[in-house]
Amino acid sequence: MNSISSDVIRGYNDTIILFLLLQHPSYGYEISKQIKTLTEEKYIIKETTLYSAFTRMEKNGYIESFSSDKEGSGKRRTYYRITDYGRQYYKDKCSEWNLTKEVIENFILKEDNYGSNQELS
Amino acid sequence: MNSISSDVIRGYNDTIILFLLLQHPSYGYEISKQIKTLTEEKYIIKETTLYSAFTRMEKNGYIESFSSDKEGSGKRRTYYRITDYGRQYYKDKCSEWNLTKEVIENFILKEDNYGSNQELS
DNA sequence: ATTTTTACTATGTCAATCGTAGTACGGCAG
DNA sequence: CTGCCGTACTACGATTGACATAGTAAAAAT
Repeated sequence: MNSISSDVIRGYNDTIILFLLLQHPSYGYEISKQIKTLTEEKYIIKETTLYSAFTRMEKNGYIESFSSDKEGSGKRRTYYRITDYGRQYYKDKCSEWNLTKEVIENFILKEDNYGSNQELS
Repeated sequence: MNSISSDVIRGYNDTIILFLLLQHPSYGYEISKQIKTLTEEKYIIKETTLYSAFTRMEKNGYIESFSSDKEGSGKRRTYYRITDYGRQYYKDKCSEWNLTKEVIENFILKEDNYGSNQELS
């Protein structure tokens, strides 16, 4: 178990993607690379997960898509930009994260504490 | 969105339950109450979630069940105790949690930072 | 005596992730 | 100029954990 199981991140992939779209509009491949580098390869999102997140979030109104039709460079891509509603959702998820962290940490022992169980009411 | 969405906790219900079984063997109703009080009602586990977690974890060998057949008090209950394998699993999940926390926090902005986006490589 | 709390079981649905596969274009090396 | 690697996706089905709903039944409280 050296890398992160996906069930853990489940429910936060959307937040991760939205965070990156908050900087500037982007597309699948770039987002995927950014997650990889930002987490120092600790988390590598699966392509299918990523693209289905895009679809879901567009349907929910968190993001909007547009096509790159610049004649200049490379392949045609589908870009996404975050909406105001998406920005709000992102903020809510951040608050939720702080609450969740608090809750879960009630049940996590640090290495040091293994064996010395604390009081329970 | 005043309480915790369950998708967040998904994958950590087992860990939460195992933490409580680490103290002493217990059963559904008690576990459920303890989660409620320990989190100050911020998280209330659904009964179906709890009992299906028991079933799954027993199948996986993290816990063992036994019946209360004391003549003394109350209704007959199904108790669960954590196994050595369960203890190991719990420890692994704690490490995983610390890693996950690290990863996710790369993508969470504090209230203060909204608007002032940081540099991305 | 009846309601509430305790202590579950059964069944089926839903949603997010993931495995596998396949398509197709662009750029570069040989 | 050709084949291969990297880019940029789409399609489809399986799996899993959480949850809604419903029901059972004994014990404790009123």
